[in-house]
Amino acid sequence: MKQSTEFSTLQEQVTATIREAIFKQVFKPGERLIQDELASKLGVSRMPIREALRCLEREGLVEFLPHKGAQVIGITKEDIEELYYLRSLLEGVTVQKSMYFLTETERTQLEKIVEKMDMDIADRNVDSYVKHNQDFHILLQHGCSWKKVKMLTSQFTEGYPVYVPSMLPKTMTISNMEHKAMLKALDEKDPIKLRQIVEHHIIRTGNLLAQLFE
Amino acid sequence: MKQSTEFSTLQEQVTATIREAIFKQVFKPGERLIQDELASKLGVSRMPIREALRCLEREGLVEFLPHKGAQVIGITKEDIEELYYLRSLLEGVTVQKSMYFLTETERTQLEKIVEKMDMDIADRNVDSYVKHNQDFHILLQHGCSWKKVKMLTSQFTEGYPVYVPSMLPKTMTISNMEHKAMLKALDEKDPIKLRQIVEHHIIRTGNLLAQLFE
DNA sequence: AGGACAAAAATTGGATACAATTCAGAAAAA
DNA sequence: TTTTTCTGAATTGTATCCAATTTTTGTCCT
Repeated sequence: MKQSTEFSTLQEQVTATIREAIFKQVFKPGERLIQDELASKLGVSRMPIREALRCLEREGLVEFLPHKGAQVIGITKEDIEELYYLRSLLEGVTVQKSMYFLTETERTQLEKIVEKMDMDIADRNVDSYVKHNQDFHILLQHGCSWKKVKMLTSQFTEGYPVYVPSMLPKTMTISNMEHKAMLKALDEKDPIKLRQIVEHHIIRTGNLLAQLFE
Repeated sequence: MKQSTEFSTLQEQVTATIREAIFKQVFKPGERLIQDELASKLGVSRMPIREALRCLEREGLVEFLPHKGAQVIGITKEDIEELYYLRSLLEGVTVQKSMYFLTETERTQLEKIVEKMDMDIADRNVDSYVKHNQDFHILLQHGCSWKKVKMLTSQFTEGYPVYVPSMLPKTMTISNMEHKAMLKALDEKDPIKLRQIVEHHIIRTGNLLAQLFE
């Protein structure tokens, strides 16, 4: 496996590689991941493979069975519903706690991102929109000092294919309207309202994804 | 390291051992966990140690820094507050989803556990109470088909010292009264009410623990 | 045929030894 | 005193081996 400057340890590269393979259905749900196979296929030894599988287990992408090794988890419609419901709960409380500690700089930056997303919609640039959308959500949570909940949220967003081909132009418009509603709640210094909008925003996205899932 | 029938792999034993050592402050917050040291101390090789540390990382007890290894995470008062708030959210939604799928057998079993806890209170048997309390909470969640949220909840309860010397007799009495209120909500088939009671129950416990924490 | 059961192969869990890499601090040079 | 270099400790990764367990295969019996 070639060295890259992006990851500081081989294990991280291996993790990223296997994760992508799972997303791209190279490894199908239920399939067993044989350590020796992966090791020789990626040209590394079994040690980084095993650590990588442990990391993927934490992300919920694989499952370890004692003496049987790692298996790819299948994602069902119910999993999507659960995932987005949990994300709405977690991200909701995060932004509520974050609000009061957001600086004025961050406020104006959030507005800029929303404007950029409006441009992305006009340009039909889905990739750029998704990227800006992530930036927006992360920045909105920046004021929250709780670490565990932020870690969980980021795991949920990283650990699953956010970039499914679902972000249609119409969806993006509604989505960005909700982003603007969040900024309004921020102006009004109403953390409960902010939380509710965020919760609804995420659940709505989840339902959309779940619908698409069959 | 002696073999035990409780764990099917050595890695699980090692995980449990290190976890307990962290709880008992044998390894203090911020302390680096040197793999070779642990390996020779426990009489095992590095491989199960590293996997164990990955598991503990997932539980939030240690932190990995690239090329620096694992460090014990320090637990602050704010961490306790966060932990129990999140647990209340997660366990709340779990029991709400669980309720309708609980069998009559499980209902009566829950009642029995509550009775046992009443006896534990009378006997001043804290250890037995804590055990029964865990059983109660797990059983109450049994009907929920969502897996991830249950995994998270169990991680939160396992990953932190539930058995701190805080379960005083008076606390236990209040706690078990709330358990009875949960059964009542179950009788009334009111999932929202059940959820609220559970949420309040956990947050109250968390506040108690947080108070004790300095 | 078709199922139960035992042998064989594959795979994981784990041990050991060794090489490579990184990081931090001490020592040496400017 | 400041900068550079060296060095040692620790992590990270490789290669190889072994035991225990699971899965597969193949055979035997009804």
